[in-house]
Amino acid sequence: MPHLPVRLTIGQLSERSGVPPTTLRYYEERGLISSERTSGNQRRYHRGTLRRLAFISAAQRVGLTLGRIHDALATLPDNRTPTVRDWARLSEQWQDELDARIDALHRLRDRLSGCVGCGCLSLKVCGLYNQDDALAAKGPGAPLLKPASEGGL
Amino acid sequence: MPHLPVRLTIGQLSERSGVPPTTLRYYEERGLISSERTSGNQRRYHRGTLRRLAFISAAQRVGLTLGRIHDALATLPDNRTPTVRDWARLSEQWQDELDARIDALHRLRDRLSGCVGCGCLSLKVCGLYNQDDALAAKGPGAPLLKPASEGGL
DNA sequence: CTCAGACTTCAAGTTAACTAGAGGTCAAGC
DNA sequence: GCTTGACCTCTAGTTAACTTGAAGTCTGAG
Repeated sequence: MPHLPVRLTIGQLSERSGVPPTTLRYYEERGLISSERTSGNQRRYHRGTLRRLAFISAAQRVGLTLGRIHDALATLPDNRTPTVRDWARLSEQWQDELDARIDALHRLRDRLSGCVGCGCLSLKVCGLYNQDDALAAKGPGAPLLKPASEGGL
Repeated sequence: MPHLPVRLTIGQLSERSGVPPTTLRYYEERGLISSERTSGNQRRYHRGTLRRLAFISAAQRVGLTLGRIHDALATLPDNRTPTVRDWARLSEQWQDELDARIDALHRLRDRLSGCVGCGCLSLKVCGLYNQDDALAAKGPGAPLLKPASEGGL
């Protein structure tokens, strides 16, 4: 009863990860995951790829791009199970970024609740809109708002 | 010295908000902001539009789509300065979403630091990868990973 | 009144992250 | 040893959020 096959087919990996086969191929093209090939040219994956995929999904959920995720994953070994050390290194890299994102969210949320409650949701007072944007990098332009003596509210 | 013009041109709004004119037109097309027209068909904006834009930028920074932002902004009045009440309503709507996002980020961060430290970064133990995804809605597929008795690490 | 610069619309191009389809090959149960 | 479903590559299409460009109009300082 060998229910722990050494290598997974793309279908099995897809099934277990919830990531469509097309996307798995796409990720491979982007260098986010890797595979070996059978003599018949079919992909076979290490079971550790599941963990990589889980990580990718988690990171995407919080808004990081595949590019950034790729950079992070590049520090992990392709061919062996990452050690605690490997993950720790990755962790350090992202600590600031994640912290900044959490901060931005807190600001948005708190302004919307507490700050609204206190009536200060005004551009000239709230730090929310004038924070500089350590990450995100949504558009190329700077999201710098200079209110210049606002009127009402 | 009338340095508080009642209406802003698209250039002025762009200058002050940091959002390119093309994007401002795009936002208007998407219904995120609105404008009045001069007799010569040029756009003129309420100064309150600055606040709307600031809000849009802030929300985008934390990963919300223009669609969701639109829905939220739709609850604000177009033609008058929003009251504290208006913003409070919007706030309530987003509270859960923002909380969930903050949660997801905390999980990702904490797993990468604390959890890595304790050596438990394993799919079968960590909640990180199996959380259900209340928001994000990145892809259509479900990011549901079912580890099924993992091997190493 | 003129004219440079800011504005207008409309159509098309761009990037990220996929997704779909065509046309062909591989693998495994009977 | 054959057939069926899973797999392969490659090209092209999709959506979100913009950006670029062409061709023409408006505004306001002089």
